[in-house]
Amino acid sequence: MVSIKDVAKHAGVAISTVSKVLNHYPNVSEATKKKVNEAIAELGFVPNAVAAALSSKQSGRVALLINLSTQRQAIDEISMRYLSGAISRAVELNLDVITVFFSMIRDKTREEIIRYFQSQSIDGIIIFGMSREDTVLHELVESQIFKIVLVDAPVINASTSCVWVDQEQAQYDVVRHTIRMGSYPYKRLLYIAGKKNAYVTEGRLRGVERIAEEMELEVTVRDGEFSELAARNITLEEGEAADIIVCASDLMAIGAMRALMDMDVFHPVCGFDGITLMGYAGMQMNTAKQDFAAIAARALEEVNRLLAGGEGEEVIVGHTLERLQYLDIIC
Amino acid sequence: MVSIKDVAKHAGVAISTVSKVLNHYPNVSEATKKKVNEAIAELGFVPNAVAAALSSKQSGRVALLINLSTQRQAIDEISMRYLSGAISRAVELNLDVITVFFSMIRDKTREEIIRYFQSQSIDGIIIFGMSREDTVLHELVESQIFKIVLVDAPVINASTSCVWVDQEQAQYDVVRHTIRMGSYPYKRLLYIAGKKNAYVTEGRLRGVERIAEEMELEVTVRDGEFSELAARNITLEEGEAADIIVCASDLMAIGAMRALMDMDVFHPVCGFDGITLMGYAGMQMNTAKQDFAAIAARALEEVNRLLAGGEGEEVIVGHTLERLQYLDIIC
DNA sequence: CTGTTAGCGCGTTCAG
DNA sequence: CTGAACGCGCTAACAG
Repeated sequence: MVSIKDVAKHAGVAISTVSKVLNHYPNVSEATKKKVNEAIAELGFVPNAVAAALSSKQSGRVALLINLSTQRQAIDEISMRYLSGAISRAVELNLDVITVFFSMIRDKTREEIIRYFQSQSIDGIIIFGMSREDTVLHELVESQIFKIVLVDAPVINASTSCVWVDQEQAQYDVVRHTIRMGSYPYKRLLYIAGKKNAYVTEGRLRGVERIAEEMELEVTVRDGEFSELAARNITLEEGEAADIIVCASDLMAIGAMRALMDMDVFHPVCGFDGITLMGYAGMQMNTAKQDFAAIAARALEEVNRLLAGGEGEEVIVGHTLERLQYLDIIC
Repeated sequence: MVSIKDVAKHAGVAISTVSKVLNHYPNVSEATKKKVNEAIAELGFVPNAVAAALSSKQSGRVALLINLSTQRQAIDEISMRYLSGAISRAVELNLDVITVFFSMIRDKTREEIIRYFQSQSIDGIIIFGMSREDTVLHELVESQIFKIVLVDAPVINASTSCVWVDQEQAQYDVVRHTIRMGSYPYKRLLYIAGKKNAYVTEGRLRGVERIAEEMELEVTVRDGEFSELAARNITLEEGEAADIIVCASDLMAIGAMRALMDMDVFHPVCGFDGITLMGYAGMQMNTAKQDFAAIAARALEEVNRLLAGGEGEEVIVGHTLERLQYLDIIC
């Protein structure tokens, strides 16, 4: 393995000089910089990230903390898009990411988690979908030991940023659009909400309440827990009485739609997320589409900024509306 | 951060002694071992993996090289199951994994890839779905610089193992089962094969040929490229003339089935993989189910064995048959 | 069985 | 602007 020492010898300079051009220090003359870079190219030298980390006490490693439920297809897709977006951008930013599942740190204390990350010399963490009840994670955020970026959770402090799409606006938009496109006046709206302690659930709820007030709709809110089955059952109970059914996720929208089919009634249904799976379910509905890969990429940029010494901030990512339909062929 | 030096001082022993109990060396008395462990517990010491890696020249880091196509839902699911299986087992084995996509190393030379992995001090690699045309990867395998485990590719050498399910047998089984369950005698079988250069494609093809010979079926083989669209078009052309359609993937089976529906004819269709997505597509068919998470976990154990000095070997993982059907509700 | 010592490859003072 | 020297936390010979 070719090391910085070899480069120094080859270029006829000292080790520290090589290190300086490597790390873009200001005080190096163009002439020696050129010599060093040539030596690097000739030898095919790549800095040893491990040694650099040990020496500088900064690893540039960030952990992707993700909530994978192996039971749910839709979750797979969302997680995968998050992961691929994050990992791709990480390469560009020259950060090193490792993936950690929520399940691996459940029933661990704050101290254990901190030590785990420290032993891995991780200095940045991106948490996807922390919910209100993840108390240990909240403690971790408050401890400010690591640079943290929260996706879809609204906590900020000096070393914590959050990035998310405006859930309220997205939910508002998709309902408004659906109603405007509809042919007859809607009166009663059934809203099937997401998991109770998820921050996104609250934002989306506010969105549907806002549009309901504006359009003078009578709203029934039920707890769907992001479960297709729950959404189905709720629809069987209350779907008949509603003029429009709005769900806080595409998966629940599938459940609702299937229930309506069984009941042989038709009402428009709104989803949320914009997952490909919808194309296979053979149904049409409007949805608020989130670009998960872009969100994750943005989160990585944010953690990179924090690692460089930046302050925590809030980042809002845009959303789009989409009419999902039966796709004859996906690929 | 509490270091090994602190522990040594606290326990009243030398640094190297602490290192020895940490790494389970044989020559330490029970008494001092106890002292050291107590000191470790009291101080909450966690070894710094980075320093250990630099010193020992062994990182215990393995790269998961995976072929993610963000276009395909089915691929998402398979990749995600691979990843989650691998990562979970990695934690248990105390290995550190990073995820790398094929797209990140495409158009890189062998040397560049080697240097990349070396700079990351990776010493094991698991490659999911290397195909015959990935020449650079083949070179990487042959160089034997890293301990490599190939999932679904049949190369072995001193530092390379492969783990896979018996594709031939699985394909044989699912066709045999489907025909046995059928009510009338089948004569003509349409086989829609996978990507030409994928090793699994060849195995599955042998399987279908074997069963065809046994049952005296007339086989037409067409190239489906693992594409739903291609399978659809092939079925539109040749589906009418066949008595049974066998596809090398579930996604192609969906395409074939939809084509049959459009043509308003019915023939049994076989899939391959056993992905959840099928439940949403609203169709019934037999499939050979692979447990991707288990395969990935097995691959990790295998790479761990190689890192410990083991020789490369072939590992066959079992498969199951499954009747996929329209699932009213997944979760 | 235990302690001493020399690096691993790099970043970072501080003289020159 | 450059280079010698030290140390990051740990492992691995080698002495004792």
